[in-house]
Amino acid sequence: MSPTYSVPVTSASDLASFAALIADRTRAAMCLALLDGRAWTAGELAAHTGVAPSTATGHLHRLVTGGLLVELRQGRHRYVRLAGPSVAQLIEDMAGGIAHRPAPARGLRAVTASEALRRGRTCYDHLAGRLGVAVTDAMTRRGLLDQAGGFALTPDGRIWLTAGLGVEAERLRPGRRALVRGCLDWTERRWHLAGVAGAELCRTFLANGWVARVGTGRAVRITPAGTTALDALLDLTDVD
Amino acid sequence: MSPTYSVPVTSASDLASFAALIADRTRAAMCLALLDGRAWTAGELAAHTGVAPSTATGHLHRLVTGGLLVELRQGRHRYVRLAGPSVAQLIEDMAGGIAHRPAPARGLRAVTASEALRRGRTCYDHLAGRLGVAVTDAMTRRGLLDQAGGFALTPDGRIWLTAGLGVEAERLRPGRRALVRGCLDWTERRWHLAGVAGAELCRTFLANGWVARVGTGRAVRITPAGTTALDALLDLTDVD
DNA sequence: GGCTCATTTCGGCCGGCGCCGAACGATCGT
DNA sequence: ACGATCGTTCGGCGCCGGCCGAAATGAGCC
Repeated sequence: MSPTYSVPVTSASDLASFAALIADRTRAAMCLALLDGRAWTAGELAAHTGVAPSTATGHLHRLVTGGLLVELRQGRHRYVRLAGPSVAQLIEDMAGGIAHRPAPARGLRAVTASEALRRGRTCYDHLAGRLGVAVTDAMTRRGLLDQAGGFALTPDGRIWLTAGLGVEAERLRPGRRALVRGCLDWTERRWHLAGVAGAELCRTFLANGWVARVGTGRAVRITPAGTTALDALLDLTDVD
Repeated sequence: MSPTYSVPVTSASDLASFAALIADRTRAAMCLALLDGRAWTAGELAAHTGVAPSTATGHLHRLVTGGLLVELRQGRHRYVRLAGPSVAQLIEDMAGGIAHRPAPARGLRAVTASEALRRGRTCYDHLAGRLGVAVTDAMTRRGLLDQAGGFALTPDGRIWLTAGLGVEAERLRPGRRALVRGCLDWTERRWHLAGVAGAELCRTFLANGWVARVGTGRAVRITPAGTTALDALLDLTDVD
């Protein structure tokens, strides 16, 4: 069967040594920082976690060897990023707690869009925060997404993504990664769209200039162009 | 929002200390053993993991305090089991490696049912092994399950579960737990049905005497009654 | 070449924790 | 009431591994 698993865990000791990668405060902080989906240098991570550069080196070595991170050397810098969406997903699952799929669409009562969109950010490669939740909810209201019993893309949703948003149909074929997947944002305590569709949506929003990154972190803000686009595509009015 | 998360993790040290619960060979072995969904006594787990009873006591205390396990004291016995399906799911995710949703239904080519059903077992609260995979595949072939881009129950599938199998419709309402969910069995390297529907299906099969537990472990075998039932319900013929 | 800066390697320190055995407590069966 | 069984508490041992600082490496930049 396909390639080989990045982290093929079967025995108890394999499972233990895998968990041990996260079971350190400093390494956990590194993983959480890397959830922004971008590549950090070793020095940045050392400063961010408050340890000496030499200590960070050791941690990064373990994380790369363990398959959680991949590295990219450029000149005198060593960039690391999460090895892939599935790693990000797993860390999210662990960080978000044990609760999978809580009360899904219940109480989906519309918060006003202006309030809902005020704080947005990216979560690995998809939209999160109030923005992510608002978009997810709007898609559900429009019948593009089905939240009853796990996330699923409706036929209308597929059309909306391709014809409406311009996502290539090829990218929405089933593959290693789930087409749609819920991701629990633990600041909002609400589900938002992840998976391939979530990533494509985020990519498109950024590419079209509908949302723009704020500063160097994970935060994003909605642009004027984004306001009109969201209105046209999702009836999300009264946007901040 | 609802109760409170069993393991509300937000900071790096919370994440680390949570992962540390699994990051020990003995505790990992305990969790894997408990994946059968049943309650074990402290002594059984001590013997199974090969440590002294006193050592097992310490580990179990940590796992219970950490929210991974719940305990049930009966007389001089202390039974522990996984705290819930979401805990089981998370351990599965970690144990199965990082790869979520690999090539889903691809190569769903029918292995003969007799071969497919030879080795069955339960995985927490649903069917796994060749039996679980065979049932999942058969359901997919019949259009009861949609494996394109994540698992989803089709309208036909819902009817099949309720009218055909006698599962109460009430139980299939969206709740905290996903209605359907794929679970990767790492011996078969194939996806099989988990989530509420998977648990209900397994429960019904056991209740109807279609499968029976073998010995004291996770293994199950199909009964003669099960053979006819699977033929009638899923066209799964040539059963072992 | 010489300087700077990001990163790495090496030693050594120290705390945490997994392990056991022995003694104690609690419960069941007779 | 009595031994047998299951579980827990307590001390003590030993090792793994995270931390740092100092020195070494290697890539850019004059």
